[in-house]
Amino acid sequence: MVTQNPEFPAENEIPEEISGLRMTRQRQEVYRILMQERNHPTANDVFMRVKDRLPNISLATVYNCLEALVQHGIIRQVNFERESSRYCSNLQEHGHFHDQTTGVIHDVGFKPGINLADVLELPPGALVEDIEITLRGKIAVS
Amino acid sequence: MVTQNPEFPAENEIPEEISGLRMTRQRQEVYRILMQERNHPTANDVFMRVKDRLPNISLATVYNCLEALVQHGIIRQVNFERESSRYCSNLQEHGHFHDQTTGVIHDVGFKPGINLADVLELPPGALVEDIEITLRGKIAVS
DNA sequence: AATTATAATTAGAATAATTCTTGATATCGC
DNA sequence: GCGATATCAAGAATTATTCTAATTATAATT
Repeated sequence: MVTQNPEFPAENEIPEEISGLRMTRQRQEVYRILMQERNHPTANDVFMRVKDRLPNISLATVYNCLEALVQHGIIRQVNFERESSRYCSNLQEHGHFHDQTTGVIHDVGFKPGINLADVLELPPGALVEDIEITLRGKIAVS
Repeated sequence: MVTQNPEFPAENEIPEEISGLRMTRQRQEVYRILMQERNHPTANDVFMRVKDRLPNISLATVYNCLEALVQHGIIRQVNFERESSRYCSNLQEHGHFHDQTTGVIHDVGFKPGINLADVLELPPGALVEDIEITLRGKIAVS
């Protein structure tokens, strides 16, 4: 019996369908890569990585897969300035800290019990459906 | 004596130089438009608007001016998803609420006394230099 | 005030990320 | 298995933005 790392699901652990989206081979592989690569890869990063397993896949298909996964709430699309979009399988509500010296992107969670309306002067009647928090800066060497 | 609306500075009120940036005619006009149009125009919006006063200006120059103004901290560049960048003369620290029904972008200030570190689980040693908060949603009709 | 140096502007070409189009394949429901 | 529908692949098209090279304007120096 082989022990499996739950972070990296094997082929057969990715279901045929997720929240109404047919999980084709291409979508499975794209999704798998996002589960493994937690460093917010771009569409092109995913493309290069997925070619190992699906040598005939096209970049357009990677874009299609990513879009389908985003649309079905299976992954998140993250934008930093005008750079290429990045993709993220962490569905917890979180922001991103972009370390400008290393280029590394860290996920940043909310402290428990925080309510946006306590922090921001929202326009009256605002119903927030989606939040995007991006921080840029450096990490002090200890 | 003519009374002036302080929100809309007249030509002679825009100085020759702002924080080390030579305020050329083109930069002045671009800046003036951003002071007037508080609805976060794109580079192209600014371009079309500025042509009234400077018919020979080119889009490249508008981009150059906007970049120079951003670099000198005179205006802010704001990105929504992968849409065209928008520009903003509100230098107060603030986020944006994007009303998805009307398309209107509302500035969203922080409530007084709020400290980011109280709200987010920042990585240890993080020195935040810049914050970007974007909210998307609807405004309930009262 | 003329001369040189530096910076800004212009027009259009180039770039890069993404989307679109079209035809080919695969999959689903019957 | 067969038609309907969805997905995929390849490359063309699009769009925002940047770059290039030539021109013009401004500043600094004589």
